[in-house]
Amino acid sequence: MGLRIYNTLSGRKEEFVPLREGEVRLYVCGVTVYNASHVGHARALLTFDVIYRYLKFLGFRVTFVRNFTDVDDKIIQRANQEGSTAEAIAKRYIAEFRRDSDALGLLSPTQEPKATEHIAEIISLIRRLEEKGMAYRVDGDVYFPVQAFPGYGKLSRKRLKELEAGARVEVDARKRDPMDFALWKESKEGEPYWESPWGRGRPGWHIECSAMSTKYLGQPFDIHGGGMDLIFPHHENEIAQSEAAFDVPLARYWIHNGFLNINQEKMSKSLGNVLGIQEILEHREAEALRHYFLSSHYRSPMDFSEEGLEEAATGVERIYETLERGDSLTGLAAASPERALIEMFREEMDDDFNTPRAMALIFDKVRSLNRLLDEGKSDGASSRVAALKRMVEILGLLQDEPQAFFERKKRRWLRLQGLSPEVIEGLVQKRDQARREKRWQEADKIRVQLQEKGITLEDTAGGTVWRVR
RNA sequence: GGCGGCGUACCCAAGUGGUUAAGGGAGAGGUCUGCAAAACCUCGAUGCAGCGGUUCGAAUCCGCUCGCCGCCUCCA
Repeated sequence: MGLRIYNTLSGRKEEFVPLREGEVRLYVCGVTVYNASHVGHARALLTFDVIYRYLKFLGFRVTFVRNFTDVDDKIIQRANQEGSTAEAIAKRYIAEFRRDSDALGLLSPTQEPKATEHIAEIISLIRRLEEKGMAYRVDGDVYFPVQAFPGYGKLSRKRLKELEAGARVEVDARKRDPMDFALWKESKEGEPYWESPWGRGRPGWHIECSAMSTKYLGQPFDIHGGGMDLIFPHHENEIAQSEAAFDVPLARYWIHNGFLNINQEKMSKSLGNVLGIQEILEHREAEALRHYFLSSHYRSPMDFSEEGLEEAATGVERIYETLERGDSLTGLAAASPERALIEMFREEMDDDFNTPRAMALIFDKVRSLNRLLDEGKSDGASSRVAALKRMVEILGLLQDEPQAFFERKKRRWLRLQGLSPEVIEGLVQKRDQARREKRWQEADKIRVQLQEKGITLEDTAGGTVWRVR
């Protein structure tokens, strides 16, 4: 059985069949660049990074598009606060985003289009809607009439009447229906604008994704993704616009990742618990964060905690230590991965990207490989090491060779503690000397001293190695 | 009010009808070690919020109860 994906549109797991054989077209809603990215973004980003990697592993030629929303109310507001321009704000946070995604070890999408670079496409899409009677003007604004689109609510399973009953937003009397949303907004004094058939203005939030996904992927395309919160209204509105314009479905499968809370609370500015990606990566390996997210299913809501992240870090190190042992015993000679193991991995991942099960399998194999290595049976080990590496790699957890991973970790720890490797090495040698002379008390004293600095010693057959815990 | 989700061992977390309920972390005991560390071995829920029901058989399906949460408004 092949890949099965939970489709928000149907509410069920469905067999994945690409629209064009051997090819997958994937669109994921990116970020609005008005602020630094936080852990919640990281979860969404990592979810789709793993999906992207896995689809590629399956042999699909994947076109992955993830946009930047670089013009909207929040960006403009921020610019006004800082006496800057929307353009400058967007530019700054796009640069920060790129730094974060590199630090997280994300693969680059095929395309990263920006809304402001697709104004022509947006305008022509709105005109098309106008021609079909699926847009109406109110002064300099253009709205989409939701009542005119029969399928409105099909993604979020909402009925218009119920939405309106629950609507607590102020009703704009100029709109035909309170749920109608802006395709184009007239710009006010001091706001960025583009010339258009409706005067000077800027695009509404939803239309950019419709315009850009169609441009780069066509319509329909295979998979549209994003955070759970985007189901309504963003994705619902995208569907309405795009399908009203072209009379074919927008996307075949809709994938949404679950939300992340922090210490049981929703992340929000007012609670002051917004945790930036950079804050975490300052003291943790990106692989730890990735493993943390991978240890629960992408659709489950998750609660972020420092303890949880620490546990995940421990797990990642366990994997890397095993791989390091594997390398040293079998050499780096590339054996072909043991097929049966890859098959097992594939079965787990094929079930709606079940990464918790995939991780369970990996830990199972880590244990059995360690046993094999303990017994000194290196003959059958190399293909297992290779398989383990492959699995970990597909999940994006193996970003470096194991040795490089530990070096990176050591360097950062020493920097944060203000220690130099020379001092550590000196103490290790001093202890070795004491050990050779069987002055155990002195040796143990040094070890305790190092332990207090967060450094653990391992006396192995090949000499003493030190690790950062 | 409408729609949806969740409650599995000390903690995290898979599993949605059928062998002994994955895996990780923490913990306990052991092997190894001068002692450690790492690794390995062993142990750990007779039970899956509670109560009923369906079934030859349920954590898994149905009903009720309790508790928690999300969305319906910008939000990954």
